[in-house]
Amino acid sequence: MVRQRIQIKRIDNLTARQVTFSKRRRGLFKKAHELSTLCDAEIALIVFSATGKLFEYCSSSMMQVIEKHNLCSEDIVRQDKHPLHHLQRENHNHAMLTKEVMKKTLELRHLKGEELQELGMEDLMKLEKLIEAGIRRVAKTEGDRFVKEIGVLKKKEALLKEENARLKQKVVISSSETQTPVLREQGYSAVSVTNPSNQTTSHPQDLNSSNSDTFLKLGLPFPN
Amino acid sequence: MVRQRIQIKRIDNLTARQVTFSKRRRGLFKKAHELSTLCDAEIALIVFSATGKLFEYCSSSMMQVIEKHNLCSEDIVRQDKHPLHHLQRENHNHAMLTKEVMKKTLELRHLKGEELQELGMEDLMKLEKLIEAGIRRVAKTEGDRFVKEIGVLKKKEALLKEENARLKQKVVISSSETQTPVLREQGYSAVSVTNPSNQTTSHPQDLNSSNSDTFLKLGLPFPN
DNA sequence: ACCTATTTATAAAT
DNA sequence: TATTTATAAATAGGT
Repeated sequence: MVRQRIQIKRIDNLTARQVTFSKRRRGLFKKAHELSTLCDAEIALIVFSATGKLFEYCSSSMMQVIEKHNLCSEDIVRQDKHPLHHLQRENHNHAMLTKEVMKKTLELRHLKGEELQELGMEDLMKLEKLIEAGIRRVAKTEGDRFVKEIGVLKKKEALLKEENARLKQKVVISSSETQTPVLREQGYSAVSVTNPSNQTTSHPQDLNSSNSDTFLKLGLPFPN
Repeated sequence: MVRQRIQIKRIDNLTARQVTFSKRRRGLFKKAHELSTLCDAEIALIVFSATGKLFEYCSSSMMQVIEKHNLCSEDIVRQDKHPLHHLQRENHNHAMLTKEVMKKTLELRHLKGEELQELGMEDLMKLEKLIEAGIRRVAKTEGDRFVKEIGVLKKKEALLKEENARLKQKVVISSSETQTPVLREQGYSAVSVTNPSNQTTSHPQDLNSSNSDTFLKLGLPFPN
């Protein structure tokens, strides 16, 4: 449709197919949304990529629309009338589920480094890349969370230091006013008022013990 | 979008709205079909007009796609509450399988570094260790296979060299024995006797093509 | 339903 | 994946 008209048939080149899938999927979802908005239509759109990944759009609730569809659809009625079809469908469903479980089980084992003997070199290398991408994301998530945690802690530190400074000043003033050392100091209550959020809320000792450990692992193997 | 750009908001004029609905609905279905064809995707599209009329498109079987969607959809919980769906999946076995699929799906996503926000630090770190163990095993398997491959190649090389040397000697001897060029040379049968294991047993051309390929990807020096 | 000026979508390259 | 660009396709408004 551009630069060169294309035929509507399966794109052979994997990369081109994936790129086109991305672009056209977005386009399709946009158009679905526009139609629903412009014309007050209720739309459900379910897309499974060739690799089995689910993408969905719904103008309202997917469940609601599917229910409504089931009600309106005629071949469901027929099936309900014919117990044989119903049975067949159940069977098919069951088979699908079983297959799904087996597939996912094997994939999990592969990701965990098991049952590798059945894979060829190509598959092994793909798997390695997949796992690497996974661990990179996990590490990034961990890192992000630490950065956030550190930010919070620093902010708290700043607040406490400020508070401290103020208190010291108070102490100086009060000790210059009177020789009696500060004992039942009102300043303390001021602290808990100005800093109501308890700094131990997020169990800093847990975080600390795990922090050093994780930081060691984080930056080194996989740069962003 | 033509003659004059329009805003994406409900069209007030009834006639215009119906006309637009017709046109855009056709366009949407066409695009859905094109996407499914071009990219090998499985697509279900359900459209209810404002007046409640059903239009649907599906690249395969609507039921099948909806079932598959139910499997992948995360809020199965809500669906279980609904009587219609409940009817469809009353089987215990079914429920168990479904749960299994969901569990494994989530675990897979975690291993691939998705849906991490729902995990605590503890979980993240466990996950990281799990993935690391996985990649270590994968890398080891790859390595072992290379070592083995290299061993095989070296052995072959040695055999061939030996063979070569023997042949050269033969050529020298036979040419010193007689001026007539070797034609019905018994030496050849001697060769096959000394080297009964045929060197083409394991299809060397296959091995070679896959080897160089893999060596390139690993960034290792070329074999030989 | 058809026409067509114009906007959108998008294939290919980067 | 994102951006760019030349071009094909979709479509708003009119008839």
